Amino acid sequence: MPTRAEHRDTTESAIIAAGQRLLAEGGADALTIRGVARELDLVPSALYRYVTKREDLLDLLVQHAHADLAASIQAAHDAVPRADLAGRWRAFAYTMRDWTLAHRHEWKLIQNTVLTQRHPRPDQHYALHVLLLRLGADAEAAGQVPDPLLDPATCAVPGLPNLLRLAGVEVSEQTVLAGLAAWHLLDGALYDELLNPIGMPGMTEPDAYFEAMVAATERLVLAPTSSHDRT
Amino acid sequence: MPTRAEHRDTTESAIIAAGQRLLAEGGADALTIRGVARELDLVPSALYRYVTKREDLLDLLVQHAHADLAASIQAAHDAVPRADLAGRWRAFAYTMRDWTLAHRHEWKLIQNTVLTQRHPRPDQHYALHVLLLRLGADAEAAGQVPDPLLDPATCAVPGLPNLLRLAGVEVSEQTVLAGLAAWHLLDGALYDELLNPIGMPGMTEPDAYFEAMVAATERLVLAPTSSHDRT
DNA sequence: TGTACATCAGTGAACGCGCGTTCACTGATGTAC
DNA sequence: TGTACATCAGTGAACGCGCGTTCACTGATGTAC
Repeated sequence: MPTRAEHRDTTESAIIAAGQRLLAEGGADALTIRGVARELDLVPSALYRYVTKREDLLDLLVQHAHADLAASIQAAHDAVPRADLAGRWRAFAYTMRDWTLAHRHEWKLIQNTVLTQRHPRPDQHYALHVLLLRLGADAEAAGQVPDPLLDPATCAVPGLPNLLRLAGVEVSEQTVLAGLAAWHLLDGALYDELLNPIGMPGMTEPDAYFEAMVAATERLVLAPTSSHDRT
Repeated sequence: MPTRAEHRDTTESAIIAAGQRLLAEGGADALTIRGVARELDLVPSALYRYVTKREDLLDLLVQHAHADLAASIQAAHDAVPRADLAGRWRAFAYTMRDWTLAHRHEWKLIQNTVLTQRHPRPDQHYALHVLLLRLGADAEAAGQVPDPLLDPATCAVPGLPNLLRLAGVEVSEQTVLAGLAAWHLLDGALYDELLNPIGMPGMTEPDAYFEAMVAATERLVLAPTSSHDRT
């Protein structure tokens, strides 16, 4: 005999699950109040006990997807020995890809959603940032410091100190920029793999292709370039 | 006194223009048959003289956006002396950013549209690929060959020969992979700048940030890394 | 130059659809005494 | 343990909306002779 609170929890989970199903089948457009109600064999208005408007439904699933992605990556990352810097980065990259391919529409949803005040969990939202900052700190400690991308006097990430406080580490802005560049590279590569499989004609070897992209990121993050002669 | 064919052309252009306006204001969801009809002071059914279904309208604008972006980049690129390899690449990167920031919703639309047979102009669609392949060929000729990202025996881009034929140049797959990695990096960076301005908290210096990302791409494409000891 | 006919851009009314959201309601679960 | 009341998950009907698309039509532009 479920208590009321228990019942509420299970229904909330069922809403998320139904939403994920709709998302997987029809993308964000298919994520409707009425659709979820149908999935749960409820009358549409019943959902307003759990959600005040459709937008909330979206937000719920955005939050859940963020959390799920971050948890997957965190778990894979934490399974790698701390000293294996390349392994940790590769765990990040490959788990990101696995999750994305397994949750294409959720990925599209979070990529296309501008985070607002309604997505309140900064600790959660920045979980991956924190993970990467710690990896960057360990890389710096191991002497793997990439050449600066910018004149060190220029500040490109004014919010960095806040984030460093959150992560509890010290990392140079140059390392952070290299890490972000690597992250962007992965994002861009996944975007193309997901949405534009014929963007590169005959790109029929996605595994090898992605491996090449990961190798490129490693070059940015882990292997310091020799000093080169830019004026 | 406009002839029928002229009239048809101007109406077709007006449809594109109206579509761009709708896109700019409300995104892809706002791009509707009825919406365009309202913009043109026509009755909705009139549009079916120009378009057989809503999907065609989308396709029309996707095609136009692709062409516009490619033309902008091509023009900027061609204004740079051929020998200035870095300058040509930077023209590509910065023009891409300028266009994207000026056409946010069109950019989102083309990023989120899977190209199909209905987008038939491969010559046009691959204009940017061709441009980059030629840049890559010139870079190789100048001796700027990045270290391989993959075991050279592995083939990650089986369709490359076709594209090389289209471009009329010869480029090694390694150079192509490096170029694609750089392109992905830009795409990812723009995606974040556009959609997730608070992804990095306090990323309030987008110009400096983008410059750092461009510097990272140059490291991938133009500055060969010294040979490094990956097993 | 003039007439008869074909083409075709645009009209106006109508259709069915799925959507978000409201509202007054029922009945079971929980709580206070 | 029992009664009186409060809470609240879910019902069912209804609303107004904007959408894509159809259809028979009008009238101006073009063409053949």
